[in-house]
Amino acid sequence: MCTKCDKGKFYMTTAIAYTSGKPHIGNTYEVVLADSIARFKRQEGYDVYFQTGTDEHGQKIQEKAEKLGKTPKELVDEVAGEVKRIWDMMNSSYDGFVRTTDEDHERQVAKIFKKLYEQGDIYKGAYEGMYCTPCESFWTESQLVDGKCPDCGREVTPAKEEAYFFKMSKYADRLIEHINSHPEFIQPVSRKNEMMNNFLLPGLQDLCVSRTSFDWGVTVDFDPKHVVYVWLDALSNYITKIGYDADGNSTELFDKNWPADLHLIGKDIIRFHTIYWPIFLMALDLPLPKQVFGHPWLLQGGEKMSKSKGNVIYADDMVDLFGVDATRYFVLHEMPFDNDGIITWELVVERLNSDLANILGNLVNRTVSMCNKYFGGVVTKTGVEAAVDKELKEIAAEARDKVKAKMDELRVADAISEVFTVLRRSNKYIDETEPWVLAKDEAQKGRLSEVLYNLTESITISASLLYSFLPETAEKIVAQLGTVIRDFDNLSQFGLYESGSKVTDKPEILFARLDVKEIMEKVEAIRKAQRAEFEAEQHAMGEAPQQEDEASIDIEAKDEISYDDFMKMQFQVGEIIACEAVAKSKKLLCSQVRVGSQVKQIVSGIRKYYTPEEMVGKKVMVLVNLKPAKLAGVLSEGMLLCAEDEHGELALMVPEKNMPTGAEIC
RNA sequence: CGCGGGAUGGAGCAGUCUGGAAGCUCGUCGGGCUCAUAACCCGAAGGUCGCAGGUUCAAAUCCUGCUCCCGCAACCA
Repeated sequence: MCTKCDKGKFYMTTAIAYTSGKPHIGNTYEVVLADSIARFKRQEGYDVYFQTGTDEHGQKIQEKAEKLGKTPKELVDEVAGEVKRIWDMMNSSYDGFVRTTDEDHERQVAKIFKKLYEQGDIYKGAYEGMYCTPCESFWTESQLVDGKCPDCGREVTPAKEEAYFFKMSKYADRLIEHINSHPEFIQPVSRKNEMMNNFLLPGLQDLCVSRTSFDWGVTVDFDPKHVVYVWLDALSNYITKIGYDADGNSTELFDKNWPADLHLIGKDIIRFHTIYWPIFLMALDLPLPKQVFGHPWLLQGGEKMSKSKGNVIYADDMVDLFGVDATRYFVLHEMPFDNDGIITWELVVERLNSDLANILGNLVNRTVSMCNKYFGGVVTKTGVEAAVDKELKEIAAEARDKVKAKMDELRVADAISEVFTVLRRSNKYIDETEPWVLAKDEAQKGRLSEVLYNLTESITISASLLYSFLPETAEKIVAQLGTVIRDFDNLSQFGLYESGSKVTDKPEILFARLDVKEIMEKVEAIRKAQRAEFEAEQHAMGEAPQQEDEASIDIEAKDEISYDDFMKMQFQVGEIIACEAVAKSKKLLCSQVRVGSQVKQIVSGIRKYYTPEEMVGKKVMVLVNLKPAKLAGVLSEGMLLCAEDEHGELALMVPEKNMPTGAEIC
C-alpha cells in the first residue's frame, strides 16, 4: 500500500508477550490494535517499522518447564511459536518479531548491563524480603496479605539475595521535567497523574535489576551468578532488535528508527514504560520514545479473564466461530479509549450481525446484485445526477480526513465508526433512489446507472478505509467490485471508480448472520474443553486439580520450637463486648475484648467474614501478650486467632465448651 | 480525610475541560420497501443525566457534601 513512503519513518512496538502460556484475546487485542495503526500509517505514506515479540526469561518459566519435564528453551520455543502463529493468524503485519532469547538481544543486554554498571548507574546491594515465585516479586512483610503475595495470593518464602540495583533517583528530576514538558508522552493523559502522584513525586525507589535465585535469563558476564532481571532485559528489546549496540556500533536500521514513535502497551505496565524505560534510556544517553499509549483491557463480562475461572476467550476460538476479520472488528470496535472494554460472546454476535452482516456485507451484496441484474455487472458513470446524490458524495469524500483525525488520536474504534457512517448513508441512499423503481422505466436507465455508480464508488472508498482494520474483507470487497484498494491520497475525491468496470457475477456473502443460541451452544463446548485442558495442564505440572469438596490442607512447615518458646505466648479466652469496622480500612474490625478483668482493643482483618454485630458476645481465643501495634492508625493490643483455608477463608477459634473470660489456653 | 477512574432510557457508550433545548449503537414497538444475508429505510416509546444542597437568567456540565461500584496503594497482630 505504501506507494510513496514520503512522510518519514514511524517505529512502533507492542509490548512483548510473556511466554508462560497461550495468549488470550486480551493479549491478542494489543497486536490487532497495533497492526491497525501500522497499516494505517503505511497507507498514509509513513515508512513503518512495526515490532512485536516474546519475553521468554524468568523464574516462572524455568519452574514451569521443570514441572512439565522440559528445558526452558523447549518451553519458550513452543509458546513463542504459538504466539507467532496467533499473531499471524490475526494478519498482523509486523516487520520484526523479537524473542528475548535471541542471541543478539542477549548479547546486547549483557553489554548494556555492564555499561550501566561501569558508569555507576548500577551498584551492588542486597535484597531482603518475602519472595513470591509466580510473580517474581519481593515483598516486604508489611505488604503481604494474610502472609501471602498481595498480587496473586499465593505462598511467599523468605529470601535474601545479593543483587544489583539501578539508581533510579538520579534521573527522576529529568524524567519529571520531560513528562511535564511533553504532555503527549503518556496516553491517555489520565495515566500521567497516576504515575506522577504515585511514583515520581513521592520519590523513586532504586530498582533491583538482577537475580541469583534462578538462572534462566541473561547472565551478568562480570558476575555470573546473577542474571539480568526481567525489566531491564525485556524493555531493551525495543532497541536491541533493531540493531542497538552498547559500544556505539549500532546499525543503520537503529539510527533510522530510534527513538520509537509509539509504544503500545497494556495499562498494567505503564509504570515500567513511562518511568523505568525512559530512565534506562537516559542512562544510555538515548532519546526517549515519543509516545507511550497504555490501552485499556478487554474484560469478560466485566471480570478479568482467568483460566481457573474458565472464562478465558482465545483468539483461536473466536476465529473458528467468526473468522479473522470479524474478530479483529470486534476487539477494535468494542474497546473504548480510556475505560476497559467488555467482551461477551453475546455482544460479539450482536455486533457481527448488526454491523458486519447487515450494514456492510448486505450493502455490498445488494449493490453487486443490482449491478448484475440491471446492467450485466457493468458499472457506468452516466452523469445523470440528482439532488440526493450530494449528501452521499460529501459524506464519502469527507470520511478519509475524519478517519485520519481519529487515528491521529489513536481512537481506533471511533475511526472505524466513521467508515460505518458512510456505509449507513449508502444503505439509506438506496432507499432514497429506489433503483428497482428506476429499473422499471427504460427512460430512467441513465439515472439508474449513475445511482449504482455512486454506490460502487462510496463502497470502494469505504473498503479502502477499512483496509487497516479488516484487510481481508477490504480486499474481498474491492475484488467483488472489480477494482483495487485506492491510494490514501485519492480517498477524499469522489468519482475515481473507473467507469465501465465490471463487478463480479457471483457475489460472495462476506459475513453470514449468526444465531446467538447456536453460538452459545458452541461456546459451552469450548468452555468444557478449556476446563479439561486446564486440569490436564495442572495435572502435568504435578499439582492437584482444584478440589470442589472438603480437602485437607498442608502448609509449609515452620522451624521446631522449644517448650519455653511456646510458654512465652499467653493465650486466653476473651469475650468480645463491642466491635466496629475500622473507618479507614476495608478489611479491619476493631473489637473491645474483655480478658479477665481487663479490656483490650484488638484489630483483626476479618471484616470480610464477620460483621461487627455477630462478633459481639463471642468468646474467642486471644493471644494476649503480643506487642501492641497500630493498624490503619488504630491501636491493637493482641490477636484474635483464626483458622484459615486455602482460599483465605477465616473462622474464629472458640472454646468447645463455655469457659469464663480470662481462662488460660494451654 | 492514600491515589485514581466510574455512576447518563432495557444493554453498551458519547457528551462534562470551553454551562445554553439530552445524543449514538444495539434491543423493543409501529410503519414503509422488496435490490439484498427475515437484511434496508422511516417513525415511536423509554432517562428527575447516582443522591442532596449551592452558584447562575440557564447545570449532565461549575462549586460543596454524601452514597455505591472498579482499579492501584495500604493496615490484615
